Amino acid sequence: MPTTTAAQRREQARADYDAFLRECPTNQLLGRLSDKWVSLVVAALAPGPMRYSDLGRKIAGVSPKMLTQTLRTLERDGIISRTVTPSVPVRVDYALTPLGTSLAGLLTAVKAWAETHFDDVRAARETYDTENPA
Amino acid sequence: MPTTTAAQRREQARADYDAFLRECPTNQLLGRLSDKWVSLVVAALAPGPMRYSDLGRKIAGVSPKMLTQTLRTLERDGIISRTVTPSVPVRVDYALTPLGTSLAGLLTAVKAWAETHFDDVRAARETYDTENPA
DNA sequence: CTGCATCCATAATGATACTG
DNA sequence: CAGTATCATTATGGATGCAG
Repeated sequence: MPTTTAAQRREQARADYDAFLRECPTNQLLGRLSDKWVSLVVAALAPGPMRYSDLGRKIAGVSPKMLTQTLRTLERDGIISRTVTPSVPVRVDYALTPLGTSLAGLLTAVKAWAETHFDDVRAARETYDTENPA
Repeated sequence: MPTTTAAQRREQARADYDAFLRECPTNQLLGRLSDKWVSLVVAALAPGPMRYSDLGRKIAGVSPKMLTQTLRTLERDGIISRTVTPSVPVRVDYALTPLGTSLAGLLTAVKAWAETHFDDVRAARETYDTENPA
């Protein structure tokens, strides 16, 4: 007879993956996903694969450094794939993996929310600032 | 006769709200939402209102400073409401607004994704690190 | 209890120039 | 084209002490 009941093991498993807990790795993963560039890159790749320079153009304002850094971590996390075509000049394509595709829907939804509800937020800010003068 | 055509105005309106564009305010809003504490606070409030100290306990690892800062920003943006009960000691409850509720579903989905797919990500990292030694 | 103000160390980010 | 290297700047976040 086990020293832990099934209920206890289930409780433990949930605790292990509760992102509210600080030490939990999923907390860190959530931190990764909570990145503006991550959202934009994943959203940009959602319609289909893209080249490095195309991403740089589509995501206006991203520096080469941040773009590379974001792409590297996403690749390492198995969310995107990187394909090098050794032509001249060299060509590199990035695409969502199946794992990345499962995430893309969620992040594009957040991005779409920001675009849709921006007016509401702006109105709320004006009201707040009026009621709470500096 | 207007100096801009309807098509031009439509194009302009879309450009104004395309979060891929850097100067676009929605880009900044997306940056706001792409915050670990924002995700956790909104997710924590999704089931129902909570007091300040309860939030601090539920979201392990958050300092009073960051908690207050996050709550203020969310309040200003119309995503949560703040209710003060002038008892002794004072009691402050935070709750999602309708706007916040519409966002909560999306952010909790991302949080749930992190918890669900963490094992996949971890496996991907091990593979990547094996194939790309330092 | 619920915060706000301040200081401070560190990490993240951005601009820029350069290379295979 | 697809990055890398460097440097300056900013943002983040924790610790602490105090106040309504």
